[in-house]
Amino acid sequence: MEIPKTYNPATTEDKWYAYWLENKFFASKPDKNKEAYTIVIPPPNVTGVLHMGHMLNNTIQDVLIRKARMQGKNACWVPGTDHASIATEAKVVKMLADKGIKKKDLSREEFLKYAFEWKDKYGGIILEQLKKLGASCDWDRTKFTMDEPMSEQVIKVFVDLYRKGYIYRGVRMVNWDPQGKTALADDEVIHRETQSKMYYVKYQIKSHTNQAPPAPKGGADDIVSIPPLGVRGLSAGGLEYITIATVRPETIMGDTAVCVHPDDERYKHLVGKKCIVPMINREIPIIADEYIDKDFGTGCLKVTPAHDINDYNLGVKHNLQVIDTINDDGTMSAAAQIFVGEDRFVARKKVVKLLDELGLLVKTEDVKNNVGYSERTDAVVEPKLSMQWFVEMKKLCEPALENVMNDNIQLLPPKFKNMYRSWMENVRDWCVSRQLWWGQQIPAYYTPDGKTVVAESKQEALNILNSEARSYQSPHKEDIYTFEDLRQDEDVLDTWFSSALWPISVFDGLLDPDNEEINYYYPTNDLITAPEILFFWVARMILMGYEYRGKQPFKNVYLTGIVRDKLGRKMSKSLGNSPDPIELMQQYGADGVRTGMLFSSPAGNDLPFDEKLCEQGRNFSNKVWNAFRLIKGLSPLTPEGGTDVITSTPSPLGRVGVGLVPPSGVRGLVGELDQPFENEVAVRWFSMLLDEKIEEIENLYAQYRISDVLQAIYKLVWTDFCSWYLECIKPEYEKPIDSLTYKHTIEFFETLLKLMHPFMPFITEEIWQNLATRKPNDSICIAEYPKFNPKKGTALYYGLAAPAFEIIAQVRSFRNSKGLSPKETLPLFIRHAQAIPTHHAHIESDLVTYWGGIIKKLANVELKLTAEKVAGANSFLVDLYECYVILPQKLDIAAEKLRLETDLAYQRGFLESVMKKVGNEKFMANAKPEVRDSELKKKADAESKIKALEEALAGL
RNA sequence: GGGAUGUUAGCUCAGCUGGUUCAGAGCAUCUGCCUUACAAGCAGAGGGUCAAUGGUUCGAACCCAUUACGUCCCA
Repeated sequence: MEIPKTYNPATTEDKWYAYWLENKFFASKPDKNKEAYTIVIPPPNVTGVLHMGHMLNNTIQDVLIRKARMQGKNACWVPGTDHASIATEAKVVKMLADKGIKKKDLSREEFLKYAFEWKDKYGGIILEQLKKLGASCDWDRTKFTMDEPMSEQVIKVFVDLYRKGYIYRGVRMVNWDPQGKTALADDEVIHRETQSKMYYVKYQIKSHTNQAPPAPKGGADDIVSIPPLGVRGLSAGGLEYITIATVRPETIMGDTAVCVHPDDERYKHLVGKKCIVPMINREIPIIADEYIDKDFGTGCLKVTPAHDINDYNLGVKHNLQVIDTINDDGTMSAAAQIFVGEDRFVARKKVVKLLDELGLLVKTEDVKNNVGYSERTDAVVEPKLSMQWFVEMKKLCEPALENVMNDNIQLLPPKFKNMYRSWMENVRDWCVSRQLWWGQQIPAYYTPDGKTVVAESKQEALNILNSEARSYQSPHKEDIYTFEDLRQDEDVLDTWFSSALWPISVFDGLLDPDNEEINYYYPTNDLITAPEILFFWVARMILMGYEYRGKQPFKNVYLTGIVRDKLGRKMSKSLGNSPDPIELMQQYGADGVRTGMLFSSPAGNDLPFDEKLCEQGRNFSNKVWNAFRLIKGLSPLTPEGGTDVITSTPSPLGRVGVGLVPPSGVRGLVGELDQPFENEVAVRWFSMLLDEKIEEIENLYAQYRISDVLQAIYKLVWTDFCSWYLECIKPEYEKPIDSLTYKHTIEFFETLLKLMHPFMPFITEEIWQNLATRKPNDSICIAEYPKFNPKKGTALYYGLAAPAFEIIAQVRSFRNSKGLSPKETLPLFIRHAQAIPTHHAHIESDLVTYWGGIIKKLANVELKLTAEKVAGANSFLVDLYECYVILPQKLDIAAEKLRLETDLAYQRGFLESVMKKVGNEKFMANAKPEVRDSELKKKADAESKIKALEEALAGL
């Protein structure tokens, strides 16, 4: 049967993935005799579909885990998904809305039922897509952050942290997302420079103090309503005004002071007086504080403690009233008195119009300012005071900071340490409550008489309350509180709170902290994630890791870059600039896309993605495929010997790749050939090269230079193996190959396949299965990864490979430039340029002895040694070998002269630069001896070359 | 505004503790080839004042300073 000329991934990928799963190659169980190598997946959102970022991230994880598995480690890659409370709840709400169902008409239980249905339907998509990529996860371990045992662990930790005093409830200014109707953590707010308007508004100064309207008392809910005055009267002449500048005029109704700098001469006289809030005519004090920037705006700040964090702090300092004029949904509240129920942005327009009508709007200016947007809903974030749960971070962060700074946990690349430190040193308490239903409901219970209990269950809460009550009131033996009395906090926990436990909770390390799995797999080895969530997620995992295991959750954090399009924009759904990964894999094969992603993505660098990279990956697959075709076609038998390399015997696996069957091997051959010497040289050379490269690749892996590993493999396979080695040993058409070379070639190829496997799992499996007879249920993915053997000293033939190849290339170049066919055999003479010391007497013949056969074959020359210069020939210099090619055309003396002169000029220039050093006393005195010696050698070599070139020129 | 970090071939990037294995790789480009593994290919070739300026040094892509431009983080 024919092997197709091009590799077709479609016919192999699903087949081998199914085979891997059937044989449970990716499954891991604790095994004390084996070293564990563990990765926990950054759990993708259940709402998500696979995007290019996942592709990059998961390919890197798969490369690392597959290599570890082949190296005999107990490789465990734990997959799973994240419940992503805000994003998922938003999707479910929308889905329900499309069905005509409103969330507020549903009970919590009903809503969660819908949400789980939605999750069951769509939540697994992304994991299925990862299988297409070839991800070798242990799928039996798949976790979801809201699975019962996962949630239980979250609750347990919340209660524990509360009891340790790390969790508290308090009124805080939070970032409110009026669309998602929930508080956001600071880092869920994206600040973008936005074109805004600065409004300059006049506030009237109150001239006498006896007519102050009653100041509202208490909280925001009981603001006394003040009817707007006959506003026209205010603009009458003779009144004094103070002008403030604001970008948020709709918050004017919530103002409770105007603040100036104490040293500001313009306003000094006003401090202590009162002014009147426009439109609603409430009196507020004019205060002074050094916080004010005299040069910003008018130097007067309107203070709205309910709607700005800085104003809030001022309010606390000066004991100001707080009036919350905005509802949870972003509309104006009753406390605003005017435009009640209008959206804040509509209200802004109306306020501006009204101010203008009242003659209080002095001017407007265009300004650029930073506006916070919700990461999830993109709504403008509203600073809002509300009751939230917080985690006190300061102390928890200490080990998390220390162990990153001392490299117990290594960030790759390390440049992220700085960023990490500045964040950890200035950490703020973490707001962990979210006003949503999708997530772990906060285990806090409230009694009708205002008590709060945090407990793992309602029953536990009840027990605590009642036993406390009994101890206070000893006569009472019966329970005071009943089940019905307790009301659980409505809010759920921030999703990151559960993600923070991920490396522990996937092994059930919190409910059963001494179980075999957590003890075996934790700490995990490598975490692969994006720098954007270094703080959101990585830092929090680290601090939880130290708090609950006393150890780091992982040893290395590999930070990938952002996948960008050709224009440098981040790939995103909204921009529509991201290719569909599934389509890409159909087009180029999963292996092609995997290699494409990794060709150019050093750790921490962004990946400017171009489909061309996938094309390059696909071409590489094809190259490997064709090497396979060549090797498969090699036969160590003479055709007359009855070669039957390709038969129709069924494979023992019952899954025959492209209808091929492994050859019967090299035993019992008829008509075996002796190994020609040039094949022996090629085999020995490649064998040494392979060892060298395996070592190099191992070193690159150790530094997590994954991109460089791939490039090294690429070059080794394409250039060294295909272009040089295979061309060296390839027999003439339909001629057999000697069995020794054949055997080595198969071995080399197999080693290369193993090196490639972590990057290109599918094609390597397909070829590996067809290259030789395999045991049943065997796979390259569990084959032993190549180890490098220490070198047995430098062999002469090895060092001579480079000049030999250079000579071949030079001859080809001559041929090319003269338009000669490669089929035409040319005479080539080689002579050594230097007067040779006796112990090197054979050096020139060594090159020819070892490599002569190969030079003859690949350059198609008739090779002769010469002691004399060859007149009338084209000459070139490789190292110190003078080579002369005789071409059928007459030598073009002028061109040859020019070429030699150019070369000579370069060599003379080079010699000059070397002489500068050698002739410099300070250099000779200061430079290291090895540097000095190498310079002296360069000098000698250059002199020899110059001499040779001069002679060649003279000979023309 | 403060801090971090970067600028090397048309593109994407290597380049370790300063010294011709220091100016490199892959892709792209150009030239010639449908040569029995591969045109998704083969064989060659041409591309760079290492952002700019100044300094340290016998010697700088590399160390220092300033500037320009870019990216990221924080205010």
